[in-house]
Amino acid sequence: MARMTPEARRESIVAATLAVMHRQGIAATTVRDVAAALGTSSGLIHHYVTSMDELITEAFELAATEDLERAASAVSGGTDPIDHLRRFFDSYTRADDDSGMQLWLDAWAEAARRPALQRASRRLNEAWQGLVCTIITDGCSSGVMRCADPQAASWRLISLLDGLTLQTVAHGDTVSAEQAARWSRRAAEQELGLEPGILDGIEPGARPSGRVR
Amino acid sequence: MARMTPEARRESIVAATLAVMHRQGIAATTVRDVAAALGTSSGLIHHYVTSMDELITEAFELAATEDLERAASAVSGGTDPIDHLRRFFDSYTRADDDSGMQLWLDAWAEAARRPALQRASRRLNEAWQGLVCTIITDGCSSGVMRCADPQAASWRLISLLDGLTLQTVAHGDTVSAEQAARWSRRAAEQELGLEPGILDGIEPGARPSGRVR
DNA sequence: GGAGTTATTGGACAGATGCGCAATAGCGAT
DNA sequence: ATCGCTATTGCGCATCTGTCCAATAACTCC
Repeated sequence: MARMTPEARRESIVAATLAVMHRQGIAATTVRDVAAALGTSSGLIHHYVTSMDELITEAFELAATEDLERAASAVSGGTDPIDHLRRFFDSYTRADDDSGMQLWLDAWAEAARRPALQRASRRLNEAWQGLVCTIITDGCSSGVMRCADPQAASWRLISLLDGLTLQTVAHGDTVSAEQAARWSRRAAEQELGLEPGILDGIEPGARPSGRVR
Repeated sequence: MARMTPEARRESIVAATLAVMHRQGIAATTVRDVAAALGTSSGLIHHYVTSMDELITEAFELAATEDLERAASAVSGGTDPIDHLRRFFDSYTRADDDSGMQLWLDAWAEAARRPALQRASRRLNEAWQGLVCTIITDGCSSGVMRCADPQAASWRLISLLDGLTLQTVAHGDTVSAEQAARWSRRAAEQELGLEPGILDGIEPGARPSGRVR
């Protein structure tokens, strides 16, 4: 249809691919589906992308990087390490839509057969771990958290959150997402020597009720 | 090839399907692959199975049920609830082969697009949870464990083990399986008020060293 | 050994998929 | 208005998929 500059076209292709992947899952995303969503012919796509594998990997990286940046910017808004961690949980838990989590689950499973996707998934996973590790290290050096091995602790935390993702997506109604989120907060508080409930967003003794006019 | 009784043939088909699924993953398993592994023609398979979906679901159920029964029989060999739990962890962790875990990961992801598989996966997940819940309930009533809500605790434990499965399979070399298994044991001990290390298979004060002749 | 039953064959069929390519149409410069 | 460049088309090709079916081979019973 309308002519576009190569960079803009490429971006629109990756974005459309991501939309289809959210709707249909990674394995069921075809070139023709993307073309239909984009309103163009299917031949166009292969002029911007050498293979379907490359396209899928790129789209996943786009989504994953967006997720990560959203979390990172949410964290950076905090005032101290505990607030950082609280914001991290908020941004992670605020999944208005299960399709984002389903995409991660798809990517994890699909990674075994797509080396490029595996590399991307691993890199992003380490970035998430690094984000949490920074928070914990800060918390330890400023004395508000207690943790012998921040790297191991952040690994455990990410692992727990992955388990939560999985249970929420794969066995949906067995347990509510809110309940699961609460449990993961309790585990983090216990892990880091924090007082229970402090990550729920309600600072004990500083609640905005009563005195507030 | 050689003629078989319908029941035996059906079993051999499901078994061959499972083998292919382990090797290639669920989504990449085709009728022709199964026929080749079986050494028969592809037409035969549809005389015993109405659709590929049914075959995949049945093969997954076979593998999952075997896993569950192996865990259940391992648990039943114990002498008390703590020993039951220890044996449960042993059987869960003793994954000589990642392909079993990869199969579960595949099933979780694939479940979104295959209703029959989703039902099977959910049912099996609840059975696992029930197994752990029984152990915890026994442990609580006999007083060796402390737990306010056995059902919630077993949910958390299964969720943690799923997260472990995922990290091991999807991001393999970041962390070793042994380390991950140890961490999940520590979490269980903490959750149930047990003394640290008691699930490692070495009962404190009853180690087979020194005095043993 | 022959006949009937049935497990098994091997390919046909329709649909879908990734990919490539000549032809076309849109846009900017002259 | 015309020309040249290139983004875009639309289809063709080879391959793979699940499903089905008439023909065939193997086994059993008489």
